[in-house]
Amino acid sequence: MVQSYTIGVLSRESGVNLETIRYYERIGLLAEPPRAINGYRRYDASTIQRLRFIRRGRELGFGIAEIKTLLQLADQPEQPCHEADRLVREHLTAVEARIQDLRALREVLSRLADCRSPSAEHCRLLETLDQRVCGGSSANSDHWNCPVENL
Amino acid sequence: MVQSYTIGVLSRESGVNLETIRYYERIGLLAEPPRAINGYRRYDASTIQRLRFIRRGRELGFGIAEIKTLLQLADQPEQPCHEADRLVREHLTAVEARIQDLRALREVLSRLADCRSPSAEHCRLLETLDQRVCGGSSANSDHWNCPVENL
DNA sequence: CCTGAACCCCGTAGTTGCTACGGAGTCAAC
DNA sequence: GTTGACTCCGTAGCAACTACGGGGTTCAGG
Repeated sequence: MVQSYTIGVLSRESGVNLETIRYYERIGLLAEPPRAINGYRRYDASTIQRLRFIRRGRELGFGIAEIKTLLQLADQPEQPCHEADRLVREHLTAVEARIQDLRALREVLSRLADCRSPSAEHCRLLETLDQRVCGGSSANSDHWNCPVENL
Repeated sequence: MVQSYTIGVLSRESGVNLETIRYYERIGLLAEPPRAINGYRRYDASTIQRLRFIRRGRELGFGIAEIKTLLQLADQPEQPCHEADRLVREHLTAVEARIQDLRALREVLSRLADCRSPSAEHCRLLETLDQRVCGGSSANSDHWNCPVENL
C-alpha cells in the first residue's frame, strides 16, 4: 500500500490552489490521477514535485504551453537542453522589452504626477489624454499626435 | 445637417478597433449613439476625441474603471484635479513595483540563459524548476525552498 | 438590373489563467 | 447523530478585448 495524498494535502504541499489543480487536470497539464473508492483523487509524491515545477515555471512567467514543453523536456533527461534554453532566452527578451515599456511609461506618469492644478481644466493628465497639451492653440490638433512616446 | 461618422471611420480616426468600440458601448464606457434610418451608428467628431482619450488612457495602463473616472473628471473642468493626480500616483506606484518584479525576474532568467548543457538532466532551468539546483545532495529537498527570490 | 465588394448589424464564444459559487456526497470525531 | 472539514462536479465570473457566423445595406461597375 503506497502513500497517497488527497487534493487538499497536495495543494498545501505544492503551494498550488486546490481549484487550480483541478483546472490543470482539465486542461491536460496534469494527468488524471487514480481515484479512491469514494471518488476522491489520490496523488503520489511525484505529483507534488510536478506541481512545484509548474508553480515555479509560472512564477518565472512562463505560459502554460511553455510549461507543458518544459515538463516534457524534464522527462527526457538524456536530450540536450537547446529547447529549454531557447524558451528561457525568448522569455528573457520579452521580459526586457516589457521592462523598457514600463520604464517609458513610468517616465510619462512621473511627469504627470503631482499636478496641483486647482482646476481639472489644466490638469496635466487630463490635458495629455485630451491631447491639448502639445498644440498650444486649439487649432490643428488632428495629424500631430501627442508625444506619449511609442506606447 | 451635421457631419457624422460611421463606426468604421470612427475606428480609423480614433485608432480604436471597431469591435472594441461596440464593446465600449456595451459596457457603458461610451454612450449609445443615435442611429441612421438603416440602423447604422452615427457618431460626431467629439466621439473621436473621446475615443482617443480612452485609447491614450489605456496606453498609459489605466483600467476601464479608472478611465471612466477620468472621463467624468475631464467633463467637470472647474473641479480641482486631486482625484486625477491620485490615480496617476497610484498607477505610478504599481508600475514601479511591476518594474522591480520584472527586474528580479530578469536576473533569474539571465542566470538561467545560455545553458549549454549537453543533457537536460543538468539543464539550469530544469534543475531550478525541479529545485534540485540548491541542495547539492538529493536528500532534504523539502523545507528549503530554492532562492527564486520573492517572485 | 445585377453582381460583388465593402460596409454595417447582432449575439455569442473564445482568449489566458485562474478563482469562486452552489449543491451535493463523504468521512472522522465527539 | 450531528457537526465540521473535506471532496466531488459543472458552471460562471474576471479583464479587456477579439473573432466568428449569418445576415442586411450601400454603392460602383458592367
